[in-house]
Amino acid sequence: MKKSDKTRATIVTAARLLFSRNGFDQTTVRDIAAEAGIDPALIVRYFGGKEALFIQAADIALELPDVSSIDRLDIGLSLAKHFLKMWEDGGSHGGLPVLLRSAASNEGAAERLREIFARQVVPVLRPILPEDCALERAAMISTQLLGVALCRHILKLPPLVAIPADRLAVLVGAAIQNLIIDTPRD
Amino acid sequence: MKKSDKTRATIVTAARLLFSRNGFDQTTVRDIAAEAGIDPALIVRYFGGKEALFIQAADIALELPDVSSIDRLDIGLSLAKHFLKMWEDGGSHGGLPVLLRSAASNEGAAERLREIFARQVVPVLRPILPEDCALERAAMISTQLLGVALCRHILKLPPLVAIPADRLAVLVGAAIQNLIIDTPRD
DNA sequence: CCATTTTGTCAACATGTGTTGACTTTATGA
DNA sequence: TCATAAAGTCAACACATGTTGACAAAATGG
Repeated sequence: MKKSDKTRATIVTAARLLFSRNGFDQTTVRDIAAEAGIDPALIVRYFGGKEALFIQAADIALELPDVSSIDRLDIGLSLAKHFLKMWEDGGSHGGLPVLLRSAASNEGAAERLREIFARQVVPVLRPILPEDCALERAAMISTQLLGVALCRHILKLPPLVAIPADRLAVLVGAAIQNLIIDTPRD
Repeated sequence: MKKSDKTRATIVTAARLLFSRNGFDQTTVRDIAAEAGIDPALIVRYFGGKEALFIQAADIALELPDVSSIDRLDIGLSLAKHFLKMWEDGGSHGGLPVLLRSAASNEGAAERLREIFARQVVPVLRPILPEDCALERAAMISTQLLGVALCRHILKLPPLVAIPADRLAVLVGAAIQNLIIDTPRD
């Protein structure tokens, strides 16, 4: 009863690698099996199928910092640093790339991203945002972070890839900070 | 020599609809043919294949406004309005949704997006940005716009979908404006 | 009106894919 | 040790998909 756990883990790791590199559709069960050095049939045996494996591989925890204990003026930078770091060194087992890569063309993945926003982002940000526009601001902040991740790690827009991580954190942090403190009127 | 142009157009229209709705991979040649009311073989006859048709369907012109003739303090809002409008009412034949929907899981589509950035975004923005960080800023602005489009129209993040277009333009416009005039130091 | 080109249809092929079930090998424990 | 279960392998199926080529229908133009 322990050998199976080992291969299970191997499969998930291989799946995360390929899903995050090529997306859900262009990743085949056989590819994952090859990467993991096992038989494709094991995937369906242990996980039930490709989709179930994907859900498992995309199960992530953002582990956002406790923003309420941070100096109000540093929240933007802190969030930016944390989020960017997750991407640079595959935090949360690299599940975020897995999800974002597939969410644009896979409704299931999109739904899971919406879930993460509602369950992990909103609860953390709400306390530090103005009551009457907390959701709006939280959404805009997510927009910023996902936009950067998309352009830097998925689309690989050259000028964005070229920006050093530290510098990028400052830029994104400032943008987020504006959304936390500033209130543009219409 | 004119009937064919008609069906060609029909095919491209159907292709744009399905590509933008379901992405490249999950859109089948047969689906497009059915939507267009023609035979799948015609697609390969007129366009050479699925990929070639996609390239045609994703061929877009951003038609960015001439920012150098706009009051410097209104550039952010103008850009935001223009870009958001393109999404709301399928500007440029809705080619942008086509591209963004597929770019995350299709290297070809990603490459075309990079091209659009280099050829249509940078040239327009460079003149109004500080010389020493024009590329960086142009990239960050694109990040903002793509992030919003992704969350609102692709991922359909509820709080972002709920924001009225006018209000969203103000928010995004302000964020962009900060990138045009402001200069965070590290 | 008829020969020729254009336009469209049909069936089939080749291939890749997720999944299945029968089988073999390996570990377990009494 | 040996019966039993767990873990892994293998070949095949069923199906969807992009593409092809032979053929039919329709427009064209002399």
